[in-house]
Amino acid sequence: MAIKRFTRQRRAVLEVLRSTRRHPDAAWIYHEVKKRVPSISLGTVYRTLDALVREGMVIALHTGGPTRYDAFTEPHPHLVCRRCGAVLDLDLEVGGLVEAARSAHPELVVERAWLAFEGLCPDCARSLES
Amino acid sequence: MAIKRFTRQRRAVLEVLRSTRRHPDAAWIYHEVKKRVPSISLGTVYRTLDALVREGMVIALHTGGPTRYDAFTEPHPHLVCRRCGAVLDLDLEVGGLVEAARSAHPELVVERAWLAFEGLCPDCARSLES
DNA sequence: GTGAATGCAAAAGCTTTGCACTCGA
DNA sequence: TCGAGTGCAAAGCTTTTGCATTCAC
Repeated sequence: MAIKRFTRQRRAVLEVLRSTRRHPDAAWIYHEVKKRVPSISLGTVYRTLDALVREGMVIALHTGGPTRYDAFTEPHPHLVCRRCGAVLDLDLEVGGLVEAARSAHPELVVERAWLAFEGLCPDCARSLES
Repeated sequence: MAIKRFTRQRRAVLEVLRSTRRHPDAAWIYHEVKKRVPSISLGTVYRTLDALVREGMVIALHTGGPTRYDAFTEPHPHLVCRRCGAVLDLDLEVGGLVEAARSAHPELVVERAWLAFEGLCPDCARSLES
């Protein structure tokens, strides 16, 4: 269903998500939102995230562990650290991917591209260097 | 740990995975492998897939649902159908992504690129066309 | 023979869901 | 008012794990 009411809970989830660039999962969001709306339940956090994703106000990232959420919806690549699991935004222009896929595969409907890199974040790169 | 013994179970998992291009999940692989090795358990399938991924003989795809596996390990883009969940290989050359990410972010260790598209597979595109 | 790998089953996440209650429009 | 949204708790699903047993080397 589409969002009909902007409740305290939903506003708080969206604000928490917009206030961070760490691509948190539902548990972290729950923990943060509870500071502002102590009565909120984890189920509501999940239902809210679901609704926000369906509305296109938030994107969901599937990296292997729990689903992570991002209120920054412009397509942009990520780096997933294979050591600590951190997700970082990359400053990298990669246009034309959807168009390229469309012309290579006219039989498909291509709507969106997801580009992620696997590697090490600066902290883990530092602590692993020999 | 590295793989030390190539048991019937592991051989069967690898062969099943190499025989299909459907990017199956652990449950499907279990079901197929059980036809050849009826005693196999789901836990062994998971442990085997884990080991094969660590060995680099198989890749794991995180698409939102259960993890899917692919014995075709050359980097190649996928299309994930948002309607039926199918995962298709795309015939699309996308080189230089890792290099581009490295030069944009020298502070990171970039090891691998994952490119996926979201959209509709041919069947779903057909059945949804107006 | 020996310990890596297995089978079984229990447990551990993460996420969804049913239901009665609440409250925003 | 009144039904969309919530809180709670139970359930669902995928995946992991402990332990005794088996079997590949």
